[in-house]
Amino acid sequence: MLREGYAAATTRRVAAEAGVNSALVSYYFESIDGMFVELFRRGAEQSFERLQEALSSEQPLWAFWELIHDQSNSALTMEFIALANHRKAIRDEIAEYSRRFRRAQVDSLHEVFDRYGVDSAHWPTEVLVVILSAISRYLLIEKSFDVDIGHAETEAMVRRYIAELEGERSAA
Amino acid sequence: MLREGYAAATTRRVAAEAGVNSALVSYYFESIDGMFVELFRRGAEQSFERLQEALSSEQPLWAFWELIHDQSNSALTMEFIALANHRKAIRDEIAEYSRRFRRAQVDSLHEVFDRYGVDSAHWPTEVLVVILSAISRYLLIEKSFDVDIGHAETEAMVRRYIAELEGERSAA
DNA sequence: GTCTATACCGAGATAGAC
DNA sequence: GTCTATCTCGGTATAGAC
Repeated sequence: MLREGYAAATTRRVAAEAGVNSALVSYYFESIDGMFVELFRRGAEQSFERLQEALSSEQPLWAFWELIHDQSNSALTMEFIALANHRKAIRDEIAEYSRRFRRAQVDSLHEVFDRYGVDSAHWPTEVLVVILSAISRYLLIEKSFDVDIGHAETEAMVRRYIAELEGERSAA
Repeated sequence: MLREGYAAATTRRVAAEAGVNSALVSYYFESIDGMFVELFRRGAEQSFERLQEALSSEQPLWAFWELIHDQSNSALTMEFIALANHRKAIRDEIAEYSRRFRRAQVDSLHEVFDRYGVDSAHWPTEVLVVILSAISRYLLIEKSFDVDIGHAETEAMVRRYIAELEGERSAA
């Protein structure tokens, strides 16, 4: 999926890479979409754990930003979004996880922003989480196309904002 | 492409919908990727004209926001991004247009923000353009998955920001 | 549980008649 | 310029032997 796109992840090729017969894909996953759903679930569970870790770390804002702004996560996510566009089973799966992620993010960061003295009347946690997620995702997409006008300045601005609230990033 | 995704736009089906033989796709576009490139170009040219109009209108910020936050544009764009992910010819085409769009946006809006008294040292035009684009795109993607946590508040915030600079949107 | 064999389909592309 | 005919490939899926 990463190297050649989801369309290249066919029963035959997946089986070949696993060193196994292609009939087994049907045997274990029922259909190729079933395989994609399983794959997504496994990745999403892992991501969710990483999210929990980040949100409960010493510098949750920094950790959150670094997590969502990680290229290696994002490429597969994009692939799944593309795949999901026209396949209901996968779409529903992604939608459910997205809501779960957003809720966890908002719940955790609500307290964090509160502690940092952010006025939640003017800057609701939902809005801040959406904006940070949006910026991160958008920059990563553009970067994958070698388009980067305004990227450095935007990333600097985000980091400055986080640093104002949470202080400089301490060594990992 | 819109209804079933780019993968459904095959030589045979495109020809069938045009009421024509599938061999003609090769004849006119050389290959299926050639067809996608042509299609993208035609749409991009149109979009660029609309962008120019928006940026030179009475309320450029409002017009810009409404243009990029239009669902009907975005769906096809997403389809092309997915398609481009692993096809170099299309990728390069999109990348070039993206830069051209970004440059036009920044050039026009630089003067606009200046006129509105925005301090460009703190808020470079590039950053504002990237952030607005990011928010718009991200919300549209999520909406297509029926995920909308925090959307209303975020859109309200954007509109409030634009209204502060440019006044309420006047009747079209 | 894993394989072979195979059915069935439709993709992209091209040669060549008209 | 458009068609028919056809090639070649590889996709998903299933039946049934082992």
